[in-house]
Amino acid sequence: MTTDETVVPAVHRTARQRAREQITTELLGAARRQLAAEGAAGLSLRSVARELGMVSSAVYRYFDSRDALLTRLIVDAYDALGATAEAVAEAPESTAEAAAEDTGDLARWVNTARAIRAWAFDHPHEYGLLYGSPVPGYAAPETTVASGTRPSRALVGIVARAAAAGRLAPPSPAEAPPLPAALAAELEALARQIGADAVSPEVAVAMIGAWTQLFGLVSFELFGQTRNMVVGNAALFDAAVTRQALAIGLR
Amino acid sequence: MTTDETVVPAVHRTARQRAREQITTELLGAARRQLAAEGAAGLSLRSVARELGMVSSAVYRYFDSRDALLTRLIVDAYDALGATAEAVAEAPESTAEAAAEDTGDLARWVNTARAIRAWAFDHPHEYGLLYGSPVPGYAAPETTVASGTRPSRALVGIVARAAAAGRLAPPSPAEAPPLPAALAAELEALARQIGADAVSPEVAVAMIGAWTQLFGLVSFELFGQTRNMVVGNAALFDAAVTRQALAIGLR
DNA sequence: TGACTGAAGAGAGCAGTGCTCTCGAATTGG
DNA sequence: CCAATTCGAGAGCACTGCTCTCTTCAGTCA
Repeated sequence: MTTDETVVPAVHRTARQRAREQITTELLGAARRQLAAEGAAGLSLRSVARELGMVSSAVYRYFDSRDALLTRLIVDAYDALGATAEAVAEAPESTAEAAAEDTGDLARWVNTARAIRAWAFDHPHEYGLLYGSPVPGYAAPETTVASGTRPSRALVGIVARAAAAGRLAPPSPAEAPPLPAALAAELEALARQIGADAVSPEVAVAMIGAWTQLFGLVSFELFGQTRNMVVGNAALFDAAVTRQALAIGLR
Repeated sequence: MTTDETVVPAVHRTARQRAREQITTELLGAARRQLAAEGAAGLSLRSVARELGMVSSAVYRYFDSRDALLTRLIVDAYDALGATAEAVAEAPESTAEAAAEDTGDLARWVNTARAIRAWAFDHPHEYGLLYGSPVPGYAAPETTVASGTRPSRALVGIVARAAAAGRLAPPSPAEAPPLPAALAAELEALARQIGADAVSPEVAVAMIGAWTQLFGLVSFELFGQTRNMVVGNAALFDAAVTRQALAIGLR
């Protein structure tokens, strides 16, 4: 960013600061609209400037470059999707809708998956920015990583809590070959690192499988890879996701 | 294309035709190199023209637009990946390497998955073009669909042949809820349509799951979604892919 | 062989892009 | 009230995709 966007304490903000915030918001809004309408390739700094009646060079007072703007949009999108996922994944059991719905771990997972898919369909270009092919400069380092892992962390959290509470069903009769020792150790370390100690390597593999399949399926549906197939088929999605969740041991 | 590239019978081609073919090839080669080096966004018609010592407008004699060039690259990439996958998926059992290797259906699937992953790692930008977020104009209609489904068809073929030969293991004790009737019917119709009559809806769901998980995992590995995780971990990939293949019933 | 047709390349030019720089005007904090 | 900072405007650079015109030359047909 051009100036570091430190959060100003509270009340006393100068008119300039308030103007800057508002214009930043308007720029982001216009950019987001163009992104939604034309996709990332069609997003031009000049045209968002034009939309706000300002000249292109003025935008550089707010964003260092087009890439910086795009990166900001990416972070925001990650947060939006993350918040959506978290809302479902971590919904307390006492929610109104929860009264009627099943609130088991399995239902939590499936509902979260559905929410992610729904968000993706509502924001296809943004989803593409997040989980499609990355373009060079974007979303480089630390900034995005915290937001970028949010959606996935929501999913992992479901499993981690279920595992910690001993609510995970034992794996089905071991038909799969055992994991290589090195991989098992790696996964165990990883689980500990993210504070999911109760997640065994076997469960981790199943979870990673479910995770990648979820986003793989959504991407295929969205990017037209399933054109000749059952497209946008919610029932298929549910079936596939449910089967993966069962394989993790969620019930 | 500017002129329809009908395959000239054989021998008698005029010098002009030969020149056109060669220049087309050189253009594609240069474009492919730039794509590999800088990614799709960095591929410019003018710079490939420059590389061949011609002026930008001359390139339009060979490709209608930048999008047409890119579409051609996409089709070629699909074919390259498809050929790679087919070579492994349909390798006769009598191959030299097959003597030492396992040639069961399971091994076939896993090896094909490995080949796809390896190709993706060798051609990251091309893979991104194929399975990343699509950009508006590209790869629109019929042209790509035949090539575009090749990699996936190689995988499906393994299952279809195994199913037809009755070599599929029965599903594990039914812990998953039965498929909705409508979905089952749809999948059955789909299977018949692609000439895989022996593939039951349950197997189809497992296969679609394995398929989407495969590409989801590769995409995550390639696009950096797994940065903080076990990155480029072949053992993890193998484990996940094997488990999915087992769920299909491959042995 | 010679003339006509069509293809290929060169070059100029247009509209658009991201980005830089400079120069006034306005707002701020001392 | 004044100096310092911030902001917007404008011109300009290098680049892009694409179109148009003009010239040259290979292929074909009489």
